[in-house]
Amino acid sequence: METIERKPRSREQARSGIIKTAKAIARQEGWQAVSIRKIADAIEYSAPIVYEYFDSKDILLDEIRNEGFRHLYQEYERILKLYRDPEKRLYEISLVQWQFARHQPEIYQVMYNMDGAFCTIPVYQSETMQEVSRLVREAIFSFIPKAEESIKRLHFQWLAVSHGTIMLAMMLKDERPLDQSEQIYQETMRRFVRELR
Amino acid sequence: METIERKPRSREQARSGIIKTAKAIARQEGWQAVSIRKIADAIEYSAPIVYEYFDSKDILLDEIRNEGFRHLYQEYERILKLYRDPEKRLYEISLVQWQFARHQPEIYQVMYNMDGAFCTIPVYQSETMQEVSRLVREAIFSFIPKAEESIKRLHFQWLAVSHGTIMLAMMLKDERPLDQSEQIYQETMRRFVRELR
DNA sequence: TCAGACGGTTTAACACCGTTAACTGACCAC
DNA sequence: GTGGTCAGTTAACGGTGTTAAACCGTCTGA
Repeated sequence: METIERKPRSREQARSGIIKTAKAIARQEGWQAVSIRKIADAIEYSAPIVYEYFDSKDILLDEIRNEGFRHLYQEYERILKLYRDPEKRLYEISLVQWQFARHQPEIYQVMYNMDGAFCTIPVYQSETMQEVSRLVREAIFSFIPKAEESIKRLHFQWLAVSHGTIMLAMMLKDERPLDQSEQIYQETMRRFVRELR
Repeated sequence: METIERKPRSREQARSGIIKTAKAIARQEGWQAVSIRKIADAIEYSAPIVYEYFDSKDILLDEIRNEGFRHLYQEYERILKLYRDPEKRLYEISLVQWQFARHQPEIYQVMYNMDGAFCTIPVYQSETMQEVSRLVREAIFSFIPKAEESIKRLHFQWLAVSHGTIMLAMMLKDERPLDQSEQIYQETMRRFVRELR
């Protein structure tokens, strides 16, 4: 771990420095290697300082998770503005989900408690996660306007298929190259979207 | 934790006592609460004794995982003997997967590193897991005889949909009752199987 | 100038973790 | 009796999340 910043100026900078460091360690060594002391070392402080910014490790993880959902929200919003065709919309949203998991695996892992990342705060209690869900449900609704419960079911199925495939692809990435899994993912999501018609 | 057995007779009994205890703690308090010392306390031994039977916690988890896959293998085999219709076969296998996750969640969790369970040994290196995969691929092959790679892809998709739905159902079980999710699961798997035709 | 307060930071500690080395005590063969 | 083996223990190492106590420099009021 290199020094992210020796002695940060503002409080906000220190906060984001901690987050940045946690993600960097997770990316290189896996979430199970992320410890408060290691983070503190990297930002050149002692461990208790971290608790000035985050009440617990759990809350730090939750923050990173929410950061991930906020990022996803913005990306989804961009897609919804870009395309009008509902089929295209949902498919592109699916692709964004893949790209996100691929390029920022350490965030994706903590969002869904994968690969040693473990945040005890239930993900469905996250405000940002709910907002992302709402956005996807709107996209589905604009596709097939049904009752709320039906939309919820479809959203559940979409997330199960999308996240299920991503998770399995990550799990078997040493067995089956990710580029190959991506092809399967695209095919799967294309079919899912098509069958909504 | 109650005493499983005070002073076991055979070596094999002690071994399975450790496994049984680990699962019991996991079921009640979650995998993140399972520690070598806690297991040792429950079987009324000191911690190092556990290492007489398992070289590491990782290997203990791997053993439980393999036990799960062996159980699944037997269930799948039973289904294959029971039914001849390929469509029925794959659907019933899917249902078994759900039932297993539902009734033995602590084993299912360790098989796929969910909910705080974390075994660093890659699951795809497990002999038993490969055998289960082979069985399911055979079931798919008897359905649509294609080239090996195609079958592998279909198996990948089947596992992604099945496990993805199960995992999401478990994740959201406080939001959406499992009985309700089971309905969605059945519908999803029925459709998956139907579309193989 | 000195006392005191305060904010930022560190040290030390607690109770836990996985893991291993060293030790203890009972039994058995010679 | 003496030596050896074996089951089981205690104690320790380095790590974890977390918190209380202490430290230390600066700034303020008298």
